[in-house]
Amino acid sequence: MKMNKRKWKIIDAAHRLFIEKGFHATSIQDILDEAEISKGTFYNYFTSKNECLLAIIEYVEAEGYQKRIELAIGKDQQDEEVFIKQLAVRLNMNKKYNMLALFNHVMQLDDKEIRKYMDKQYRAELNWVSKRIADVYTPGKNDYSLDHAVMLLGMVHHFLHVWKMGMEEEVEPEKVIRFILKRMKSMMNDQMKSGEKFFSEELFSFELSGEGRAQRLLDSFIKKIDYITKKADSEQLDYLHFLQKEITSESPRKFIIESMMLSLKHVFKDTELEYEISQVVQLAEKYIKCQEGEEV
Amino acid sequence: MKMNKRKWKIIDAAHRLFIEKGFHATSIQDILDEAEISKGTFYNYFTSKNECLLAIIEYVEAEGYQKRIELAIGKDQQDEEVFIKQLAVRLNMNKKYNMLALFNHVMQLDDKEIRKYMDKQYRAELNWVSKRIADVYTPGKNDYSLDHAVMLLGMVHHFLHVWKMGMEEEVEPEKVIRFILKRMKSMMNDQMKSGEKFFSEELFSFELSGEGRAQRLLDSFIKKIDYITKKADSEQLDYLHFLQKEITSESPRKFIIESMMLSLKHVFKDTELEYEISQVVQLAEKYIKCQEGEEV
DNA sequence: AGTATTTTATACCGATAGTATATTTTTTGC
DNA sequence: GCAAAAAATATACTATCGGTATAAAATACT
Repeated sequence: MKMNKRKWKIIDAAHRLFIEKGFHATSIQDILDEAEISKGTFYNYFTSKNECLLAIIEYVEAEGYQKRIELAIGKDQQDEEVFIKQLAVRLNMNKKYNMLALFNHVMQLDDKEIRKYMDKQYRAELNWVSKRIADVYTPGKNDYSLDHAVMLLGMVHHFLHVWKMGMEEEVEPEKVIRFILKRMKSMMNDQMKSGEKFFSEELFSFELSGEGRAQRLLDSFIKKIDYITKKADSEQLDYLHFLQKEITSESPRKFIIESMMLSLKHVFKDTELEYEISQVVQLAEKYIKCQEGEEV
Repeated sequence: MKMNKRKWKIIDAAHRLFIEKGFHATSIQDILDEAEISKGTFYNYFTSKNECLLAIIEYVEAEGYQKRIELAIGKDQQDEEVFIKQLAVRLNMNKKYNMLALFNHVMQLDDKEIRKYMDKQYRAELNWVSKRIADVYTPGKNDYSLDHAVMLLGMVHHFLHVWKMGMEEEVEPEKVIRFILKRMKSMMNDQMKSGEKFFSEELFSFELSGEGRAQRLLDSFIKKIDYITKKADSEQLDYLHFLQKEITSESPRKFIIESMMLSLKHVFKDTELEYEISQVVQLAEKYIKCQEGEEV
């Protein structure tokens, strides 16, 4: 993950300072000193301090997303060990990058954009956990999986919080996850016997399918592509234009897009735009899945 | 709850603004305009914006504390209905005063004092829930009750969050609590059979007993009394001094202190200091319990 | 009525986020 | 290798905010 050298330097410095001193206690000047850059440079890469914070969070999210995909490669969908490791990924990222401290700062921001982003992220996580619970524990059915996902995340988060608050030992997310999953098994059986359901699984389904989501994904995609095309060279531009044309066509062909994404990753490998490309690829993947869901 | 008229006006205005615009987006000037007071007056009652926020939170907490005590009067310790209603109290308060929004703002504060206060509050809630779970579901034993308390709070909080995020209907904490408690029963049975325990019940016990807690309670108590004595009349002063003398004596007599507290509540009824007195009474009650625990 | 306290109005300080710009440095294209 | 273009720097500036200080006016107390 190369990104722009200076941009990375800023993000890295800001990240350290935000965790060490807190978001509000860190002034722009602090960041400039720590990153050894000038004010102009900072505002060349970010339009505000908030956007800088958001960039940090986005980076960590993206890294976690990739790791989860890697963990699933070649493995059975029902494999509980994979699920545990995948769950742990995000929590470990939080630990590694001390994100909890940052999230708390984010939460307080009055910035609507960031709030919306965080909400969206939580919804996505819920949907993912929900789907994976159904995969592993109740294949073929997902009647209760939203309930279970909320329970799982709620318990795990609070367990980690209490652990951090009360014990000296370093937090071990996997240990917590294993313990909670054991508890959940008896609970899931019992609930299915009783037939009680709290949240209907369609609650957030508009996030998983539907025109709204597809349109939003497409918007983000086009926006990102626009940004990248400004900085890409001619060879790269060919790929980008072709991809853009295919994905916005009447009936985009999945195999072509998947091929293009592989090529894109390759062409942008070790360039400053590598990070941006990984985001575009994610968007395209999600868009395809979304469209597939509609056609079924 | 009368409090000082102007102080109340400020707290009320600030509360509305914090929820509406967010803590950081609300300037002192906004509060002054909304409450129709001058800057001098504001800083006469609060030393900072943070302290003003803390006052709002403290007020809500105190109200919840009182309501929980009232709910328990004359009822059986094992009564599940009482427990449910008591749990709902705090969540309803959060809803009523829109505290979740505030908590998020608080979380971001770099102010160490407020963070410490919020942490303490969470610990206290955990201890309370833990004790009550043992009361109701496993009388005489509390081996697993800390685990269970963390699970319960974790699930309930996330359920409420998801409900708020995803549905139009107004949130009903009691409904959530009942659903979660049902789920927990099968889980608790299962866990006790397996014998697995995550957190030891002594994790936060230093909060429930020990010299440290007693000393801290006493400190807070004396500080509050000092503050009140400055504004009390001579009759009230007699009570206060007597209480202070008794509680700091070598072996404070419980029945005397309890009697004094009843008198205090009566003497300060409908005065500006009523709110402060209720806090003192709380502190005294906790201190007595703490001392009793040591003598056993 | 006269004293003490509270409230107001207002000016001020230091720090901050963000803007603007002229100058220097680095990168890029040929 | 050199000139044009882009990026980075240094610096000065604006507006806002939290908080302090103080003198004058309003209110409360006895």
